[in-house]
Amino acid sequence: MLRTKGERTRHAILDTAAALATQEGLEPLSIARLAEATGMSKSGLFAHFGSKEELQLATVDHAADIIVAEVIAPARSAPRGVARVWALCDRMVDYSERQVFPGGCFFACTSFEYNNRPGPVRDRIEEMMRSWMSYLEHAVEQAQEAGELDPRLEPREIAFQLDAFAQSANAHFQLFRDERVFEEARRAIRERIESLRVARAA
Amino acid sequence: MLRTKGERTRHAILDTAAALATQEGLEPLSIARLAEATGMSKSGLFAHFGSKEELQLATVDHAADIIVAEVIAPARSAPRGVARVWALCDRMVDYSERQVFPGGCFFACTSFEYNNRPGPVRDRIEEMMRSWMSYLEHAVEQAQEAGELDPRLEPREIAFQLDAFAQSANAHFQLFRDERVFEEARRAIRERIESLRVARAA
DNA sequence: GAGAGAATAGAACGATCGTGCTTTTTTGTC
DNA sequence: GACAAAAAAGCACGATCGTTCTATTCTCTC
Repeated sequence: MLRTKGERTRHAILDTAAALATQEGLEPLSIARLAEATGMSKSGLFAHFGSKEELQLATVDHAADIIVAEVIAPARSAPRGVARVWALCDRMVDYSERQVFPGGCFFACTSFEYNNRPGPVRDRIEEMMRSWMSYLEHAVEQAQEAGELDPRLEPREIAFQLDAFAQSANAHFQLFRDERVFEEARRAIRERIESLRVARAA
Repeated sequence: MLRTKGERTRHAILDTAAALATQEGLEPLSIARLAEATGMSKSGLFAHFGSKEELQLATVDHAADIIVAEVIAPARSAPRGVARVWALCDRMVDYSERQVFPGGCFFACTSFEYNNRPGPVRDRIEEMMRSWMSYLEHAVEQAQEAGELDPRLEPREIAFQLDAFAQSANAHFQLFRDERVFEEARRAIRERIESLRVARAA
């Protein structure tokens, strides 16, 4: 894939844009700044997208692809049930810890940035976050159906709590630069899952 | 207090600045935009601060004062121990839910914005977040010392988990506009505290 | 209520923003 | 290797940015 020069350049631009967006913000990231970071001219870069908003949308989509590859896809290969719930959360923490994006989780950054900025960019970010949450919720539901997790609690609330630990690890590390939070978040997630586990039928 | 005209104007500017910063961001909030929102001239407003950075620092301090008044001070009047831990968390969720700032928690917004933007503004934000976390941690410690909470767990980790629920409620509401998260966060916090409670000595 | 000083407004600056237009360079196909 | 098409660069635009300087208006004190 990425056969033509244009496609390769576009891909490289979006890699840089997504990385810089987590450090400097997606909105304040100027065309000139991005051109400098990629070694291109302003107008040469601009021609790939036609407007700043299109660039932003493409950047959001590109970041979503990266997260799918780094978090969702690996967890999908774990067996349904508790194992997959754990894999999703662990992968999410990993993705923060490995600094796939230098400024932490792309959607944590940008969702705060666009919370009160209506428009297609915000819509795209919300949609991605929504699908992440519902995927996690669905995994919890499957674990309940498999008889591994207590079915009396709402899967939505369990997903909320597990996600909260992973998101907080990301936020705390970015602010305090203390790597302990990753293991603390993993432990919190593990213990929360264990507290919901149903005694195995032998 | 606020005896002189200048002090009153400055206070009003900072109220508006803190509110707008949670919606539009602290960095992209321009002097002209803030002047328009307060009905002043650019230069008239600017003269109160001398530089944009000073305005930003004053805005952060002002927001901190508001949070102390809205969250910390009320919780301080709760008795030491579990009651105060609960009061702190409940107040924090409340402060998000009541939309003391229209864009949600001021420090949640700005910490993401300044995570990778070194300088005095970032330092001030980090300091405020750090003191919030250590205040919560200290409250947990007191509850352990009073024999109300299991002393075997690190107060730091308990504070991390409780804060995670409150912060996530804020983030989810701002993104999804679903008011259920506030009660879900309160329930998660309550149940986590209960799970750590030590059987009372009669 | 007059007069000093604080508070606010007006106008202008150089820099940077997103974007359009034109030209040059590069790429991929016969 | 020529040639059409694609990609990149150069340049200029109007708007907005933070900031400065000067002029005007308002506030508070005696």
